[in-house]
Amino acid sequence: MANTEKRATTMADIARLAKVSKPTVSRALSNSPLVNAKTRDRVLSVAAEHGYAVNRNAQKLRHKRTNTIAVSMDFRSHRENHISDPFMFDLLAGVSEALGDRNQDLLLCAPNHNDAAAFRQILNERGADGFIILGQGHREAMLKDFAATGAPVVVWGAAADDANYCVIGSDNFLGGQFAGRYFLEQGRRHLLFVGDTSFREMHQRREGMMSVADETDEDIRFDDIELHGFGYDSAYDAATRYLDVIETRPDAIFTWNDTAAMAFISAFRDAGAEVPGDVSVVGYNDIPAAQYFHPPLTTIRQDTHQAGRMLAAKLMRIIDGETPRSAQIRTELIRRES
Amino acid sequence: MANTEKRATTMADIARLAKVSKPTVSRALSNSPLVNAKTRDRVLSVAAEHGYAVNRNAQKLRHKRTNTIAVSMDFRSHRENHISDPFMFDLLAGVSEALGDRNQDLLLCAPNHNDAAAFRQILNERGADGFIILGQGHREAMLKDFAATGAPVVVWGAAADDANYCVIGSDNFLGGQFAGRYFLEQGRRHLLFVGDTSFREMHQRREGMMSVADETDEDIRFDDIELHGFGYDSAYDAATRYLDVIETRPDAIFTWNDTAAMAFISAFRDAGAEVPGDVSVVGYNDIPAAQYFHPPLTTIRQDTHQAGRMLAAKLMRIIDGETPRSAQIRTELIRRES
DNA sequence: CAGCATTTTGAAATTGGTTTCACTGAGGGC
DNA sequence: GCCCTCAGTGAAACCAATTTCAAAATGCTG
Repeated sequence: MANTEKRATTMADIARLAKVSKPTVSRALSNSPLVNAKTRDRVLSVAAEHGYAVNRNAQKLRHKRTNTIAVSMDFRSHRENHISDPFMFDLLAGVSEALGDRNQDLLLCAPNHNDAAAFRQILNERGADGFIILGQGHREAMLKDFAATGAPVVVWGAAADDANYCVIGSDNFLGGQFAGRYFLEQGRRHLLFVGDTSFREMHQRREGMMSVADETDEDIRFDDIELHGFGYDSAYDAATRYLDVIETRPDAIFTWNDTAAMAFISAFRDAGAEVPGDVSVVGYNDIPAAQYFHPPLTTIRQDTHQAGRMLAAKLMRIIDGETPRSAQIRTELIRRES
Repeated sequence: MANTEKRATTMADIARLAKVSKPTVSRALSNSPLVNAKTRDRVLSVAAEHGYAVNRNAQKLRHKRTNTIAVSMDFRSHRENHISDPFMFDLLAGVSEALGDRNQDLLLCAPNHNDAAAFRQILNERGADGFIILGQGHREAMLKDFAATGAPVVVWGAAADDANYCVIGSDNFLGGQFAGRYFLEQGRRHLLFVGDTSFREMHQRREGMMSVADETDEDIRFDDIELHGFGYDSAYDAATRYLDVIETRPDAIFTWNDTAAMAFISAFRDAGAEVPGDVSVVGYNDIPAAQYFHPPLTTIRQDTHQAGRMLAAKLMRIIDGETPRSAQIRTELIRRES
């Protein structure tokens, strides 16, 4: 009834109806002390009666703050690479919640081009206050350029020592240590890391695992598989190729994510190895499928709630002109049966 | 250099620098034929040189079209219910791609209140042209109210006969038929449906499965488990409680999603039943984990690309004043080993 | 009741674009 | 040389809010 699709009611309409001026309506709606309480109540009731809602575009235009945060997520590469790990989506959920709590709009972007100019343009055009980038990937140089333009940006990933932007990520080194100690505890001596260490996160995880060699007198052997490709199938293939080549099998495997862990368990089992009898396996992320895999997967869990909150909080501080430090979120070993 | 965070360059700046007026810049940027080619090129080069990007908020304010689509996704209930099925996220990816291709901004919303007024307010305030709602749930009445306000809206779910809004969904009935026929083909006679049929989608899936009884002369027995809760654990619990109570076990199980299928397989196996020897199981959605579960899961796949495109396309038509019909996307039986 | 401070209000300017409309000047026909 | 057309351009209005600033209304003091 109130708005018959004809034209949205504007502040001027409310002003006319409440027999006041536009500024008074504006002040009443924003609870300004400059307006008389009785006037404010009248205006508010008229506004409510007509189902009035401010036009945020006009508001954003006038204010310099837009209360909109752009979030970039590379759906396309997820699909093309058949990434089956839902961790990134959990992260998005965490960010969505955190931004919602802070009353920020979330503009979801899937950039077509991976250069700083394209990101800058999104920020300028869409009029977002800042950018949350989920997944650093191999884009460190680009992100450096982007941050150098003064864009408020926070990245999920792993921080380089010379990063000029704020990075939030898992404590990858500690995660690797958890895996390494878990193996040592069970008397394992031949540890295999599976992942693409050209990604900083993966590199840190491997370093963490290898660091536990210092904590024992035993001789520990370390192997690597440089995994390219992200899906279950490419991990399974890598595992079978590896099994064909090696002479002695590892007795412990730490993979960069849970999907790869499952693929390796399957491949090793198909090759006659028992898990966890012959070989122990630790994944990363604790995706839902991990707990009902056979055997239930031992893995490293990250707190995506905390991650979302931290990404949002740091970005807000950057927008306010501060320069918060990069940080890592809680990381935890989930002991199951692999 | 160009923008030193001092103040974004505006169209007026470009106009001054290119020694033309604002309208000419505006026309040059939108490739209007009303501007001389030489002038246009000059303006464009000046704009490029200064890294100018239009302020979309100002643009949206002036145009009545905002080129922004609000997408609602209930992350909160996903988390609270420990929903481990990534299908909804695939759907979001599909929608994101489709909207990106159409040059629409995607505003991701997680509404706190589930009433039509709250949705209407999001639309008015955020200045979105329309709403894509992922997951109808039990909100049919609310959505009816919302659509009745004239809001352009498209819903992922299952259409009621009297729905006044456009619904895109899986062909649930056909999916159910696929499952039913798969069971019959294998000589199964005692079919169990697992799902919460208070959701229209689930109800249709069960109806589809039961409809195949007409296609055979054999006597088919149908059972139901009214599953409440969405996660793996609640499905596993429901399965064990069911196994405790029944006297004869079903030889075929059709579950509303893959996660529940895996839970039922585990529970039945833990109770001594072989899959697929004693009991055949069909899931729904074909999540990535389905193919590397043991045994690999037979399931119903939906085309999320197509779903995203269709949601976007129908919404555009609604915004343009048409009233497209509800529709169902392709559905396919993926035969694996369960 | 004048004089002054304080509260409350509204006219007008502002935000960064787009659109309308009127104007200029070049080119063509007679 | 005159009139007409039309491509090209810019001044001003407009979109829906907020903010500035000045004025009006009110309250208070002496």
